Amino acid sequence: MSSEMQMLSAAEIVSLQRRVMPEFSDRIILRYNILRHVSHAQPIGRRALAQSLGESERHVRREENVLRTAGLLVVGPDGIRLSEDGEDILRDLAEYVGLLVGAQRLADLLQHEFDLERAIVITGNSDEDEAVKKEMARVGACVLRDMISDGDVVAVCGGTTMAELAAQTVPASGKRNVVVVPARGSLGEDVEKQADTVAALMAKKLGGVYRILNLPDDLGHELAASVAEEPRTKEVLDTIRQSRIVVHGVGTAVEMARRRNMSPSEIEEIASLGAVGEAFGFYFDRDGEVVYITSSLGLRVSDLSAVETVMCVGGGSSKGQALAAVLRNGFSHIVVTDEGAAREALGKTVDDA
Amino acid sequence: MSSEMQMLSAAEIVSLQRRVMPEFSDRIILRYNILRHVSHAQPIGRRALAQSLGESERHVRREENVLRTAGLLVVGPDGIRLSEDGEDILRDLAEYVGLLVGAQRLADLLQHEFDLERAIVITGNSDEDEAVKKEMARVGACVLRDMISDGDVVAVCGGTTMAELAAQTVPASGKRNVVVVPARGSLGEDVEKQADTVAALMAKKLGGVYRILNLPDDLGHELAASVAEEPRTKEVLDTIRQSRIVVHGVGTAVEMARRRNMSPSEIEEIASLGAVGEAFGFYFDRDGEVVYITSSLGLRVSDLSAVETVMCVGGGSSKGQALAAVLRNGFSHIVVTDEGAAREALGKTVDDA
DNA sequence: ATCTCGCTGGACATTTTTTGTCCCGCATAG
DNA sequence: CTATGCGGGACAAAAAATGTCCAGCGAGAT
Repeated sequence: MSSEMQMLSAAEIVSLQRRVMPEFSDRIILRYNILRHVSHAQPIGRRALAQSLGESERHVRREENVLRTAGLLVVGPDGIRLSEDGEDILRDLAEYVGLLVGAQRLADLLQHEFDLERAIVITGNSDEDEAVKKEMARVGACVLRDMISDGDVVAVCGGTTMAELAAQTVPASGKRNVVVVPARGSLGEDVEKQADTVAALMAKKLGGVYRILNLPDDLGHELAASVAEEPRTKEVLDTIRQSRIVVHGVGTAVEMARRRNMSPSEIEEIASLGAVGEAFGFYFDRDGEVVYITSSLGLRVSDLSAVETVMCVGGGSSKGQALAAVLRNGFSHIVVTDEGAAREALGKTVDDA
Repeated sequence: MSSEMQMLSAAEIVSLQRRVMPEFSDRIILRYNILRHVSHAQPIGRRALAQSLGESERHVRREENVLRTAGLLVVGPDGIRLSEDGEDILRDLAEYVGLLVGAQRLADLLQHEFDLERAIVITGNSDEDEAVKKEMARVGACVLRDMISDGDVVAVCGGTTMAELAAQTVPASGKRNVVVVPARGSLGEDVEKQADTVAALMAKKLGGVYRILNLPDDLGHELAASVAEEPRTKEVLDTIRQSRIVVHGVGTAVEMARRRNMSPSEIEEIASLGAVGEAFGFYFDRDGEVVYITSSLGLRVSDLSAVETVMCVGGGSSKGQALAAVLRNGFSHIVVTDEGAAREALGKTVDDA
C-alpha cells in the first residue's frame, strides 16, 4: 500500500497540529519566546522576564516550571538560564515555531512581492519583544558572515539594528581578508550606533580590518563636497564605493527626519511628499520612489546598482510600511526582518493565511 | 549559514513537541482515537463513544466540541459522523500519532527482535478500544491486497481478527486471478469466524474465487487422515499447500484450548508445558518451541517454510506474550499488530522509549 | 397512530485548576 | 552594613473543568 508508506513532511505535521489542537500554537510560541528571551538575556529573573514578554508573572512561572521539568531551563538565585539541552534545541525550535506561525510563508511572500533573492522572517515582533530584534540581528550577522569572500569590502550603516548586528556577530577564530567600512557618515550622538563604530566592531569580530570616515553625515551639500576632496577622506570614500556587500537598516521617514534634527517645516514637507521610509539619507514613498534627498557622505542609492549584494535588516510592525517602501525601490537583494514588519509590509490580506 | 537551511524532519518536529509541550500528547491522542472510532462506528452517540473509549461523557463532549469547531466532525440527531475533512486527514493523523507514541520505533524493534521482513504497529490497544482492532484489520487487509500477485493462492485462518480483516477488505472493482482457501478446518460454532467463511468473503471482495474445506478442525488424528484421502478434500488440501501467502491470527494458549473444548486436564497439561501462544493448532512456549500439537486439517507449521509470505495479524496487550511466542518460532515474515501487544511482546524495557 | 429508545444540547452544583497577589529568606552588589 | 533582585511558598479569588441530570426531538418498531 503506497499510501501507507508515504512520509509526512514537517509542514504537514504542523498543519495537523493546528487543525486538531488549535490551542497548541499560542502555548508553544510562548514557551519558545521564553527560551529565546532567556537565551539573549540570561540570567534573568522571573519578574523581569514577565515584564519583557508582556505576560503575567504567574503565567511565566507556570511555563517556566514546565520547561524546567523538561530540562530546558535551570533556575538559580540570580535567575533563569538555559540548560545545555535548552541551548541545543533553540535553533530547531525556532524553525518549528516559524512553521507554526507561517514565517516561512511570509518570507516567500516577501521574496516574491519585492523581487528579492532571499527573505528571512524571524518569529515575533521587535516592537513587542527585544529578543526578537536580537534574534533578527543574530541571523543577519550569520547570513553576512557566510556571504563574505576573501578580499571583500563590506559597507555597513549605523543605527540601532546595525549596532545589534555587530554585537551579535560571532568572533572568528582567525584572520580574514576583509575590509569593513561605514556606508555613510555619522548621525546622532550615540557613539555605539555610528556607522564607524559598527564597522570597527564588526571588522574586529570578523578578523578583518576597517576604515572609518570620522565625519558627520549632515554636513550640508557644499561642505560635504569639499570634504570629499580631502586625500584621506577621498581614499576612504573610494574604498566604500568598492564595496561588494552593503548592509543597511531601515527607518520610518518621520522618525529619521526627527533624529536628523530637521525643522518642523522640513518634516512636514517630507510627510506631504508621501515619504514613508528612509535608508542612506534617502526618503522613499510607498511606491519606492525617492521623494527627498538629504546631503550625505558615502554611498547613495544610485551607487547601489553596482553593488553585488545589498542586505536590509530591520523589523517591528511600526517599521513595516517603511520596509515596504525601501524594498519597493528594488536595490536590496536580501531582507532579514520579523513577522511584525513582514505582515505590515505585505498588507492586511496576509491575515488570511 | 548551512544550519539555517536545514529542514526539520517530521520525527524532529514530534520530538520537539514532546520535549516542549509534554502535556499535549495525551490530548492529541485522545482526539485521534475519537476520530478513528467515529470513522469505524459512525453514526455514534456521545454516550456510546464515551463508553467504548473508556472516557467520561463530559470529556468526550469537550473534545467533540473542539473537533466540531475544527470542522472534522459533524453532529446530527442520530449521532456523530466524520466530516469530509475528517475523513481526509485521518490517515495522516494516524501517522502523526504513530510518531507521537513511538509506534514506528516499536515496529522497528519488533522487526529486529523477531527477524521479520516487516512490522506494522497500530496506535492503541485492541483490548481497550475496538476501533484499534478494526484499524489493525484494515491495515492488514491493505497490506494483503498489495501483496497479491496474479495467480496466487492465499490461505487464511479463522478467528475474530481474521473475520474483521475480511470485513475491512475494500471490494475490488474488477476480477482478479486469485484463489482464497482456508488454512485449516473450522473451529467453534460462530460461522462468521470460520476459516471457510473468511476465505469466501475475502475472495469475493478481492474479485477472486475460493475453495472451502467444509470440515471441522478437531476431527482426531485417524479420522482426519482418512478424510484427507477423500478426492474433493484431497484436492482442496493440495491447493492449500500451494499457497504463496498465508495470513493467520494468534491466540493465547489457554484461551484457545478452552475454545477448542479441551478437558481441564488437557488445558493443565498445556499450561505446564509452558505453552503461551497458539497458531494453526500448534502451541508455542515463550522460546517459540512447539510444545503441543492438536490434530488439524490443512496447513501445519512445517508446511510454512515453503510459503513465500506468512503474515500474522493480532493485537491487544493480553495477547502480547502469545504474539512473542509465535513470532519467536520464526515462520512469520510480516506482523501487523498494535501498540498494546507490541509493548508486551517486547517486554518492559521498551517503556524507556 | 403511539410508544420506546437513543440522541443532542442545555443546565447547574461541585470540584479542580488557574490566576493574581503578597511576602519571606537568601544571595549579591555597592 | 544596606538595598535590591531573586526564587519559592502561600492563599484567596476567579475561572475552568467535571459530573450529573434532563427536556425535547427524531427515527424506528409495533
